[in-house]
Amino acid sequence: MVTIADVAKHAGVSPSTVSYVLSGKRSISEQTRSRVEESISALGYHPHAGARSLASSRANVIALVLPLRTDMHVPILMQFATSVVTAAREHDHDVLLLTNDEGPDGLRRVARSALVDAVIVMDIELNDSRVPVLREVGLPAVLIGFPADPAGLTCVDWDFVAAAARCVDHLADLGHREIAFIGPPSAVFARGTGFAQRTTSGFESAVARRGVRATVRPCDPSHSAVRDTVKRLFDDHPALTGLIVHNEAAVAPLLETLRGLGRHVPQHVSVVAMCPEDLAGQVSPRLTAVPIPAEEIGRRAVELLMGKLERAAGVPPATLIAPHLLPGESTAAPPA
Amino acid sequence: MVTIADVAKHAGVSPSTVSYVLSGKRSISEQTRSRVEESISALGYHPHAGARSLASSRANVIALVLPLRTDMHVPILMQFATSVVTAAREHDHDVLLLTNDEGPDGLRRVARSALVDAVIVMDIELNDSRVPVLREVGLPAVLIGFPADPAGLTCVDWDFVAAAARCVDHLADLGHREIAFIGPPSAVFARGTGFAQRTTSGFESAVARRGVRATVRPCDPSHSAVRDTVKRLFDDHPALTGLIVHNEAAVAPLLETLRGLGRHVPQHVSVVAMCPEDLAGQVSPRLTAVPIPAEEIGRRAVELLMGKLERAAGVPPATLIAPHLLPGESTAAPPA
DNA sequence: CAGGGAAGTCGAAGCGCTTCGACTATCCGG
DNA sequence: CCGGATAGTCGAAGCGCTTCGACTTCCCTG
Repeated sequence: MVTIADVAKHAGVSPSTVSYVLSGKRSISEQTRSRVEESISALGYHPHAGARSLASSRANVIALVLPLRTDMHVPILMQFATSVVTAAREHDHDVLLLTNDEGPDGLRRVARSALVDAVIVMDIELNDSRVPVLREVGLPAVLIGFPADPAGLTCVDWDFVAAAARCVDHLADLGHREIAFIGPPSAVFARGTGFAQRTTSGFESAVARRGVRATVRPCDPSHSAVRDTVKRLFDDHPALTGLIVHNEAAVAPLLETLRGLGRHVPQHVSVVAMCPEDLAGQVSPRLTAVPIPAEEIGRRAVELLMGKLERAAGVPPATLIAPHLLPGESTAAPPA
Repeated sequence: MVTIADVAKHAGVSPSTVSYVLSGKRSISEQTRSRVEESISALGYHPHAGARSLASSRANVIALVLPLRTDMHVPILMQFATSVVTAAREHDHDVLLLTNDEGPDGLRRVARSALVDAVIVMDIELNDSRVPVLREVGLPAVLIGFPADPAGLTCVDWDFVAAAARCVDHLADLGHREIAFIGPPSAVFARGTGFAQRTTSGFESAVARRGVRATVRPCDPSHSAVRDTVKRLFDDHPALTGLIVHNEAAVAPLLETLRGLGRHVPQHVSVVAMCPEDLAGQVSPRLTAVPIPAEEIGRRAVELLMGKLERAAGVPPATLIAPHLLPGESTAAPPA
């Protein structure tokens, strides 16, 4: 193994000088710096992570806690994870993967053993058991999602309220007067996931503001459940012309059902989806969507975390990522 | 921070004794052991990971390299990842997540910096650029998938040859005489992914063995591509009664297309899927499937890796996970 | 031209742990 | 009753790195 002492010898300087070249914490003459850098690449030197962590009490590793049992759409989870890894690497950090089956103890363990410097916790529930642990161990953390009491925590999430409102506005602007919201399964609401409730409330205040008649329906993603929900919706509300769907798995069955019912999109009924951009593009017709910016949320979470690690102060406690509408071919003015 | 010295003082022993209690590398009297263990939990002691790694040159961390740009089905990837994390934790190891955008250099970095002890590399291509790096740094590794030259490496994968054959046998046993194989997009073949070719060859030797007429078609997962492929298939082969699909994303469009064509499953045509178990169960009718055992592959990969870390020898170079057939409602005898 | 600060470098002291050799006590067979 | 295992414990030497204080130049300012 190549050590810092080997590099120092090779470059004719002391080990501490090599360390300062690497960290930039003291000024180094241009001449020395380049000599050291040459030695480093000549010898293929990589600092020993453990030694570094021991001496500096900084591991340069962050933990990412993924939900295991999840009602979340898996590809979104994956997008989060990869964007977190990519962003972390840009800040010279690595990512340790933690799942929830170790429970809150996993957090305690990695924090106390100094395996990681900080943590990103995904899929925060309103009453999340991991939050007290976070406060207890004092580990710098960024939460994706908001718990019931976010005091003292740093949270980031998509602005679900604004996203739902954006969907309503789009349909109302086109002239729709009666619309419906097809949401996640009722289990998601029951579990106390904040985003589902925020989406619903965003939807409801927007329809009130726009004076549009509206219905909200939770929906299981199975083909038959979607078919039942949609049929019932049209039976109860014959004047319905606009649908907002916030349930990735229900998107394809929904379109198929509408096709089966002979209701053409967008001629008879308009559909707006809150779903990943690629899903919206894959189906036919291409959906008008307010896409969930998983990549941006992951990146922002990392940046907030790096801010906490470096400056400790001045990091905003709440960050809401603004939604935007991606026009597709699934929305149009309602039939006259 | 609580150190081993604190624990030692609290228990009235030397630090080395505490270390031996923890590692079990020397015998300790029952009395001393329990006193030390009490002190550990009383103080909430967790060994410092960096110090441990420095002193023992074992980080107790393994790296998991996920494909970034991937034609793989994302939920499967996720199942792999979580099963790797779970299995690793059972062996007292953590998992560092690496994506491919850092390229082979990422492997070199984590190996040389002793950040990880070993690595699991997923989605191995026939001519994978990461394989030479693995050989170069001498990092214990388990590959999921097989490169063209697996000499000296430890690989594990599903037995795609047997899986395809199992599908053929099932249809042939039911009496089907003309079947077709709907595979991944041709891009996957072009990329040199071993599993696609092994599946095809498993299919072809099985149909030869069973004397069944057969066609192989790669297929993009888009709705229209599936429709075109299926239509063409039936035009060219009017006697076709059995379909094997090895393309997760194409499953739903395929069923919808068949429904659209008025070909009932399984009365007119039988369908067998090589796909995750949950996907097979979600669609209607429930598919007869040869499910990809992602969880088992991940677990086996970890176990092989632990074997290499502990014993260094006696680890089998190639492990093939046997397929099994999961009966559903999508297969039956062909129409008379 | 003296004095002070900045720039550049070094030596040494740890960071918290593992592990090796050494030491004592105990027990066994001849 | 003695020599030699065996069990149980300790002290000390690092593992490779960062960082602090100290030292030497050199340059600028009054």
